[in-house]
Amino acid sequence: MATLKDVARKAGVSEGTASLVINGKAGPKNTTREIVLKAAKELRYVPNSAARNLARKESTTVGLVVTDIENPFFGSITRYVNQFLARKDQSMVLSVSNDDAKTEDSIIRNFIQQGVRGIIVAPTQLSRRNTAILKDVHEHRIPIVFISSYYKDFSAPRVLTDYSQGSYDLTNYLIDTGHRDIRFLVSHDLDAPIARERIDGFLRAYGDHSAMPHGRAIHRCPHPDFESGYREASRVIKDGKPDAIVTVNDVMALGAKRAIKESGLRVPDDISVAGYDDVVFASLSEIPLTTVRQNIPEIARAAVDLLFSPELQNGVDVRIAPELVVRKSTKAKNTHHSR
Amino acid sequence: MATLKDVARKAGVSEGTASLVINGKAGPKNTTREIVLKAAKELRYVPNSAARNLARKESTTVGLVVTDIENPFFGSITRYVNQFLARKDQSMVLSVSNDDAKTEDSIIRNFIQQGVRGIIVAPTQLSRRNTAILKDVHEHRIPIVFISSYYKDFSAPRVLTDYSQGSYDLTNYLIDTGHRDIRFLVSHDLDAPIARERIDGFLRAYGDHSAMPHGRAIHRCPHPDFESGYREASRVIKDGKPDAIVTVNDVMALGAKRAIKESGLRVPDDISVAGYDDVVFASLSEIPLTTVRQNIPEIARAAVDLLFSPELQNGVDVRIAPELVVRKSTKAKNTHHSR
DNA sequence: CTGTTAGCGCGTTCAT
DNA sequence: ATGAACGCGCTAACAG
Repeated sequence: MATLKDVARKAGVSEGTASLVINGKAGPKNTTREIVLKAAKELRYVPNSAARNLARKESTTVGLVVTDIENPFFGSITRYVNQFLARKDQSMVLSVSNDDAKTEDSIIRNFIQQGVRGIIVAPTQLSRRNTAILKDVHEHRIPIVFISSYYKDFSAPRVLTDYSQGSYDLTNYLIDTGHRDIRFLVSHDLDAPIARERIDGFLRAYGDHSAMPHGRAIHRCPHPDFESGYREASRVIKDGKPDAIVTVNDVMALGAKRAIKESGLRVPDDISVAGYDDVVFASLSEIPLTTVRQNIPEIARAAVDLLFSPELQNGVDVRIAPELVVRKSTKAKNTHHSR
Repeated sequence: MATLKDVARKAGVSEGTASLVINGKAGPKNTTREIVLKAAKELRYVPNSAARNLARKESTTVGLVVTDIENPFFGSITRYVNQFLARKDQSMVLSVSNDDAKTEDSIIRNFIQQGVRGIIVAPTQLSRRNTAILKDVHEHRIPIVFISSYYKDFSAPRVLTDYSQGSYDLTNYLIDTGHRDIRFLVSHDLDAPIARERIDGFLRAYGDHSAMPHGRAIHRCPHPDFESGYREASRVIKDGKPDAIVTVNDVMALGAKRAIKESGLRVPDDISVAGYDDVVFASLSEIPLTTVRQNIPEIARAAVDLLFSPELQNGVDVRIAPELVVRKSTKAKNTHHSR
């Protein structure tokens, strides 16, 4: 572990000039520049970033928090955030919160202690929570941006898919293809963006068709996961046969598919199913899933850009357009449906 | 951004004692301890870890490299590595290599420059490669451990599933249930652990049954992904109808399932299919996949333990037991099979 | 028990 | 164009 001093000594120059050439700054003439570089290479010199950060009073790592890294959606988010960060010579420290607010708190606390240059957080599926730690982040002047969701009682830049639009497009398509009784399986907290905005789009589509959704079209699930999708769909089916079941994400949709199949009904012939996200395995299953694709690379790019944007406003709300992806899990229904 | 000096001044003590109480070290008596803690809280003091690392000459972050974070297998690895690292108060910087050796090199280079305390790498699917960067890691005295695979020409501790055993168990089960012509779809580099060890188990099972595999039972695929699984399986089917197709991971198995279905044959009635890993969606699809589960939490735990083990030997090769998971994609076959 | 001092490795003024 | 000196925030060794 050679130090800058070693390099300087070996090159026969002072630490100061050695520092200049190592950082490629103007000043030293080419001849000495070569000498220093040669010495550095021979000594296998690698700058100590702790010392560098301390002296420069800046850091080159940003923190990313996600709720569930085993979900390919967040895997994809992570991949692209990492990629765009790398282009700015920034490292990425990752921590997973398991969708728990307390854990999220302590992760963020660690981030600010580590002196990260910025924080990107995909928050828990709650609409609001204790924001003390987030205020700490502000006080420490460290930029933060939310992706995929946000807290209603804390103002910070965020980049999300236009969830409402996505649900609108999907619902529109379903109504146009003869579906009338469409059930929507959402998360528990109806005020969380993952639910609220999607429900808005859902209802808007019905409104535009001068139609009314089923009286109990919105079904809340304890968690937005496979198990919940399976259970709630089972319950729905037991009480009747809707034209379609749509969910707030793809894994829930897979759960619904399973429930329908086990009940003896078929997808899409008896009941159409659609999800949200377009995670990899959505297209891989035997009955490829109709879904709403989120443009993850764009989301990641916008988030990183926002983090490094100096005129980063508190109220920025970037929306990325979704894309309806029609596959095999939905199918046109006759209009004379059962009621 | 209050500093230790500020806290000391406000508490009316020296920097030295302030440091002691902040770090919970013995010395200061309880009364002064409280005073300092109170001052720290009021100033919202947060230690600067760059300065701390510099002074202590140590770091509290370890680097993790994976090839593909969108694959739930690595998502799971990441989750548990992060979890076990957190218990040791270590942060995790993550980078994804996209299964490219050059990228992997530069990631590791960044890690050593960052002064990480250790490195865990899930390497590319190659059996060997230029190991210069890995030697640099050794020279910098930073511990490194490989998971899920390794390079044959570089000696370092590693923790892997007992791949051979897993394939052996699976093949055994298939032969016992009447399968004779089993095809094995593997990666391109037959010497890579992902292929070599699994093939060994495959052949060993045949040997123990005094049986012979099909003359061209081993099929190499350009990449171990869905597309390759699909294509190679299609080719296999066109040349005849084997009893089963097994692959080195689950996504390839899904590709094979798709190919079989498109050819008009049925899984498992006509051809059994089995994968490896037991990623989440393996059990979620309409025909739940028979597979070999890797004990990921154990792998992660062993890897970080190894990283922090002082007597970490160069040749350590930790093997975690796999578990055969029989589901619906395999089914007993009649022994009078077609040839 | 507590204060003082000397670095950790590097960036950055200032002179020269 | 280059060198000397100081400081970043904190820890550690030594006095007292």
